[in-house]
Amino acid sequence: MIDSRLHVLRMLAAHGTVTATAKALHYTPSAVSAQLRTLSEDLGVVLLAPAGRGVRLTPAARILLSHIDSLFSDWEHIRGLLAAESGAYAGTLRMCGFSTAAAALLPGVVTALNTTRPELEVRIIEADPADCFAMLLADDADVAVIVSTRAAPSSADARFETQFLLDDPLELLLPLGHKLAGRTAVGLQETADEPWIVDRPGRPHRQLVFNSCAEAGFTPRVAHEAAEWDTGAALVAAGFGVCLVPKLARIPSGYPITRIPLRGDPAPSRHIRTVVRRGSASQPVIAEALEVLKQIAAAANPT
Amino acid sequence: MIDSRLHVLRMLAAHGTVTATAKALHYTPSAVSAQLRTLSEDLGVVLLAPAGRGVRLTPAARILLSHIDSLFSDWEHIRGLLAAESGAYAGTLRMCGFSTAAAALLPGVVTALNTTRPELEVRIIEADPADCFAMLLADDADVAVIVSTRAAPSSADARFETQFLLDDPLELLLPLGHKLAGRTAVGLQETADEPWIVDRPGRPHRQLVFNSCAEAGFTPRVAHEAAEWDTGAALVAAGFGVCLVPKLARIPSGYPITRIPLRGDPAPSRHIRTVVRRGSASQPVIAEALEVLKQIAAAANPT
DNA sequence: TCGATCATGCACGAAGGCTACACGGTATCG
DNA sequence: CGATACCGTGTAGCCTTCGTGCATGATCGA
Repeated sequence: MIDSRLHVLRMLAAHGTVTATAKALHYTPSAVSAQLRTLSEDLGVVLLAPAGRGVRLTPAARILLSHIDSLFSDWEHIRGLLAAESGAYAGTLRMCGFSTAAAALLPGVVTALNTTRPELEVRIIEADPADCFAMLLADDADVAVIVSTRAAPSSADARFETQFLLDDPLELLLPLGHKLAGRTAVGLQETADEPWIVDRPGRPHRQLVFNSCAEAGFTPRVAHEAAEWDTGAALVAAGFGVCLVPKLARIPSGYPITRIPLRGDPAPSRHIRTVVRRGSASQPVIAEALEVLKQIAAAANPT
Repeated sequence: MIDSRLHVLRMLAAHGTVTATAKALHYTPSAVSAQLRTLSEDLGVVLLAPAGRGVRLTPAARILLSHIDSLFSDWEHIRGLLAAESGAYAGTLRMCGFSTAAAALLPGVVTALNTTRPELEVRIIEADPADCFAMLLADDADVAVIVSTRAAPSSADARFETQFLLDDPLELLLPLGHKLAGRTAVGLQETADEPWIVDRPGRPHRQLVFNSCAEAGFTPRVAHEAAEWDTGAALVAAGFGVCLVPKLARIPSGYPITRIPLRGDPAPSRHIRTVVRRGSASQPVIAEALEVLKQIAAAANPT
């Protein structure tokens, strides 16, 4: 209901280039370019300036952007009030989350909502946290479950509303014959000399492991890089090193490995949060999904 | 930039019928009907219900209406910030006001702005207060000068922003030979037995005269009805009665009549106010017009 | 220097929106 | 109680709008 061209501008600010914005919105670059041009003309303000082979937002565009977020969130809120009044529980709810969430938390929400709200169609979309934010903005998803990181624009962003869901403690993955394999709990600093298997550079889980180790007073020596828990488990089983896996993550059985909880106060863990578009929590469907999600998180709480 | 269908709904709430809304928006009833239908479908909410040969707003529509005013005013505000940043003093400014204002106040604004802002085109539109509000809503005007009455939706309306401009004291119009004609000031109650010439029923000035007389403790005996000051002056000159004219109003010369100020604390007067769309005062053009208007009002202040 | 990437303009086709007209229903007046 | 005027809403047709596909100019990296 808010002029879609304002939304396009917002997406441009988030993605940087016209082409990336077009891809996120399922448009062609021509369409995005044309929309921004007409918007600029209608407003009588120059919004874009060429910068290299891309574009740069003008100060006027920054001013505009700094104010329209509240416009969008207000509208989401109004929509929610309307939906609440008319008791509309029909339609489609789209939930996106990173792999573990999509596997461990979201299915429970789907089954729960399927029984209480049979007319509601609930979809799960597995996506990395960064993609989750983009999907929320693009209205390709309504609820996101993400791992809280410094990179994520989670707190105090006028576009999103985020809520703590649960702490997923990290556990040490060891080969069965390892000297620490028999312990009931391990301090992370005891592994300072181990070779490590971590995620690829730039990926969130690698950040998390490095941060945890830094807090324990050492920098992990990277031996191998694995993107999937399965790969990491195989490398650990082969004796190539150790790695950290969240308790919620399921590891394939059959490997000669063991999972040892970590000591610490607070124990190293990843913080899982829910994210929705600001204002959209007033939609009954979304509110109920968040509620169910909290219950499931509490039930499955591994701490 | 806000979905025009929301504006259509707002106009429907203001005008009551689809046909009147269409006329105000320069549309056909079919267009208005179709817009409201698609809006209702997009929102998944029933907005209208047949009522007699017209329509009635549903509670959901009321809820919607109670919230979108702030949406529109926020957008007006943002537009103003943008215009202020880009220093855009080009374009067209449309000012509407009732007859006296259009004749006594607005021309000064036009000449003043023409010199300070040569690129700005300023238009004057004479319209009754009720039409002024409709024109503001329909974006047929940017600034309105109205007489404050009880009927006008002036104060605390989320759609408008209003500001006191000046008090225009009422004066008694008498034929030259009248017993009160020599006085320098008259109390309104001294005219309780006179035959009166007033505006037609329902018109704002009639309300004003009746209210002033009521405050003075009597109800005027209506002898004749005149819509224009000129007509009233002619009837007074003919000895058919007395009438009240605001000091700002110009009366054609040549009539054997005299104008006597009224005593009283506060002296009977009409309250002239400026009205703009809420949030639009942040547009530099409109802000400057209001400022100039205030100066002109102070200079021409008849009190 | 060559290739890749980015933004933008233009012609074309599709979709949405408004108008004009007709129709069914309802209040008002004689 | 009947005629009339008015209101809202459908439908056909037209026009504007908008997105696509392709081509062009410009810029950065190798």
